[in-house]
Amino acid sequence: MKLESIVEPICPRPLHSEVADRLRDLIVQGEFEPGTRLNERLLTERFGISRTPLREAIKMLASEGLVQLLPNRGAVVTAITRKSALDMFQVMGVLESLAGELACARATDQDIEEIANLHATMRRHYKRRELNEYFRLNQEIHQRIVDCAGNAELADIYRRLSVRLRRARYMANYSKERWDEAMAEHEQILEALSQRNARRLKTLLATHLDNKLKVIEDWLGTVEPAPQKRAPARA
Amino acid sequence: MKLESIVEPICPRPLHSEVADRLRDLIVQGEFEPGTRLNERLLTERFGISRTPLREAIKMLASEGLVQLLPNRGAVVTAITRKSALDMFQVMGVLESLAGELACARATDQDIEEIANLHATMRRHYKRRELNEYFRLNQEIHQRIVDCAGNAELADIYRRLSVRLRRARYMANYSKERWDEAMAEHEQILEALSQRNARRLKTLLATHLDNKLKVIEDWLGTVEPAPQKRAPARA
DNA sequence: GCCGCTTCGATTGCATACAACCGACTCGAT
DNA sequence: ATCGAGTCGGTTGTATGCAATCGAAGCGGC
Repeated sequence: MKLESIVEPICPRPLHSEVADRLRDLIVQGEFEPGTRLNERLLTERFGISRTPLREAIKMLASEGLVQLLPNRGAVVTAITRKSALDMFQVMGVLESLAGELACARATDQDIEEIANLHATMRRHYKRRELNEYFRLNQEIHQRIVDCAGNAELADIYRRLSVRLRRARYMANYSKERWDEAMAEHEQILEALSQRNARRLKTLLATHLDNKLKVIEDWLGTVEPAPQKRAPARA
Repeated sequence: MKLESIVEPICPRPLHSEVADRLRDLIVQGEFEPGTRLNERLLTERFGISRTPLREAIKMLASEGLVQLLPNRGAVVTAITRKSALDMFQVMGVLESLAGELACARATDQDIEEIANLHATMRRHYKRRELNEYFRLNQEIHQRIVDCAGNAELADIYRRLSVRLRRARYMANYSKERWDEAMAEHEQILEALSQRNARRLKTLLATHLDNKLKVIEDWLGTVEPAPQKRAPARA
């Protein structure tokens, strides 16, 4: 009997960890909009757990910056402002730049091959206009590039920042033109990485990021200036 | 009656937040060495609280990367390896570089004046050889430079990374020569900021950081190669 | 009619109780 | 003597109960 056939984790993960993941997804995917209050009773019923692990999970999300803790009044999903998005992109920029540099120097051929495979899969989804799968692989590729920079701290910080940034990207609408453009950029990024051309990779990553930012800015431009209608905020 | 005279927080902070701070201090200052297991019973007795807020605090520290959660076996203080220190410094480098750039562009004259004051105080402590106070102000100055870059996300990420790095710096011994050198570097850093000379500031910050790294590397060099004696790890 | 105080329901913060799990030890069989 | 199953103390994971707090609605005084 192959050991690999035992796929389901024998040891069930702790509830607080599981719940944190699910809550994180709900927030990142925009199901819980910014400003939404996390009502503990509702959430315990939703997840079928008690308040203890839920509260532990909320504390973790607070440390990740996804929710804000208001003493005696629970937690609310943090807002995404134009300023905060700009700030995050700016940090993202230097992180990706460093990652690109290191990745060119340290990535193994196998690393690059795996990224190329992900890229190929992403291209298929792109051609089929499967936006969600495309997004997921897009994200995965970026993370993999950072991972193979061989700097675990960088990878970790990048991951956390990505999560928060992804919230904005889930909300912003991708135009067809932008999608085509992004795909083209990705082709070039992969090429530069394959050639281990650090300077070019850094430039490409910066451009790519800048274009992402533009998309989000457009979205924020249409949404933010008129926040008169505060979200009713139901959990 | 001046409102500012009400100094003590009217609303007592939640226990989990208070405990998180105290635990963080204990870890950063090296009282809990890497590998130390956090025994919940002992800690609840020590702090005089129940396990609920303690566990919430531990989850927060885990999200900050100060402790590692082992399912069903609690939390242990994360190790500091040569590699992880190097990695953190590398990230620190690009963050400070960005911060320096932005700070030169955005800092108000008042910001700079306040930093200059902190610097003057630090110099006094330096002259009196008051290492702890010097360290505290040193840290504060760096954080203030980053803060006045006007990028809240950057400031936050920088702060978290600083906390983890400070652990290493608490352990490494400062030689008198290095201290003199560091103080001189700080004089130059302040000067560059005052002149809003971004390029120079970035260079100086990079050099300063690099020298810090060297100190830690020396310490790690003496400690790490022979980790045969695993810490007994009492909480 | 408007403002402030009081009361009440709902919610969070904390403490405690119970269950599941881990690791070490004992003890017996080979 | 060594290995393995079984047991037990201690620890962590989860659920629940109680106290403190908040916000809003109700109420009386001006």
